[in-house]
Amino acid sequence: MLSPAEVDRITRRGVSNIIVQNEFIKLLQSGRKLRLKMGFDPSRPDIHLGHVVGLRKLRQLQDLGHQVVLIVGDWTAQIGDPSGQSVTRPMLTHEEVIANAESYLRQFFKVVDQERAQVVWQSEWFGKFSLSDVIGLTGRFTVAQFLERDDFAKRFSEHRPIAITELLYPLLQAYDSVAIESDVEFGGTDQMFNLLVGRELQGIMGQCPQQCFLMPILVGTDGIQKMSKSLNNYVGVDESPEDMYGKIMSLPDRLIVAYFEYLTDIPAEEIAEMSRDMAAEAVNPMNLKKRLAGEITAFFHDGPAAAGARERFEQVVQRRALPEDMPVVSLAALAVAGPRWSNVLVAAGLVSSVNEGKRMINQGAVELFPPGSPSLRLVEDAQYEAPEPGTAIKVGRRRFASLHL
RNA sequence: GGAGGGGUGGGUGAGUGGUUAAAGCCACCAGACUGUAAAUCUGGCGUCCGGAAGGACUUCGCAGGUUCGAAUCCUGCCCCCUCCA
Repeated sequence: MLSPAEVDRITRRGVSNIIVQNEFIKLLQSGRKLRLKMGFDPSRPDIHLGHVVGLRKLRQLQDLGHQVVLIVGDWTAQIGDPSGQSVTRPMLTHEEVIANAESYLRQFFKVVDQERAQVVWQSEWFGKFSLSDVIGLTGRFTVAQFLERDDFAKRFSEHRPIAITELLYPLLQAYDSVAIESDVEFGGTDQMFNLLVGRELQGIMGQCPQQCFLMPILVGTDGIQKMSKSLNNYVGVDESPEDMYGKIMSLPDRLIVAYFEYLTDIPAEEIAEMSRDMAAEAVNPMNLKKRLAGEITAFFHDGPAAAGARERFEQVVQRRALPEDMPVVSLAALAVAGPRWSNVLVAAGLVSSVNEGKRMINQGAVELFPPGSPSLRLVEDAQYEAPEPGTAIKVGRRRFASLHL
């Protein structure tokens, strides 16, 4: 039996909703080893902090002895999750799916315990599906039921397209629950409909309906939209310590508490205290954010890496100094790139086109650091003259190169 | 089967013969400020040549055509959406 405090930690922290809450608690207290379903779309192989919220929950339950079943959605990936007006995706080849799955799993197991996880592929059951199986599946539901779903309802009323395959998506995902006999399925709140169809289908097919664990949507680094790769407001679990730390530092202050809550193990009381301190302006939120960035970076890398990332952040970003490690570029290569500085910046990989180089120079974003002498700002796209070896170039805030022979 | 609408730069979306490398907004980049927070201000945002002024090239679904000149007109093709049945 878990203590009430433990149950609370499992069912409340970083959780948006559980359907059905008390059934789930009963299940949790039953002592049975639960099968925890998690699906993954192999057309999107990268994991970011938004996904981590749910993965952490899986991990907590694994630590209580439960079993994770990860489903590689090699069939549903072909349909595309009907969130928004996503155009039907091109079919992935088998090789692409395998490669994506490998990449995903490597990231997945940074949070989830591999020992208590099982990986299955949808094709294990859908590969054998016949048309009559599909018809049998569709026969269980009505259009009206599916139009209940927010996204469909909205698009329908706005006369925007809904592909028929999109209606199939929840069905296939639901059948996954039947195939693996899941006890609990995990997903974001935007997945509620899909998870509920699974629950319903299990009931129809004589299984015990799964519980649905809905995770809150994590707001991305822009502070406005849901974290997602396509919006480029994400922090990937595969990123370098420096990038991870830096991206977290760019979060708006108002997200600090939620990130602590969803993505760290810092005790709730302590988070509440931070929240109070910030409200009372008793702390500089930046310091809390540094702690947050440190915690998360250390989790995905390690303590020393996080400390290093912090040092680099303080040096490069806060003090505007040069980093220790800069890409090295050979002066010989630059000399032939000429004739002007803008050409050289392209050759050094600091800008993507001559025009961009000119813009940077015109805007005063290019600075030279000759060894032992004061830095100077390039204000005109003049004739390139090779600086002395050891000179560093900075373009904007965080693009650097060190020039050597 | 019938009727209608539409495909423009990363997104949205104006533009229906030259003043359009293509408004506005968003995103993004740089500068100032600063805590890579918030807020604000300024500039930039196709490529290449030129110190600059300026020039050249490529871009508005695809292929042709008309014209001194086309994102805009014509022809064919491809694709998408809605409504009625």
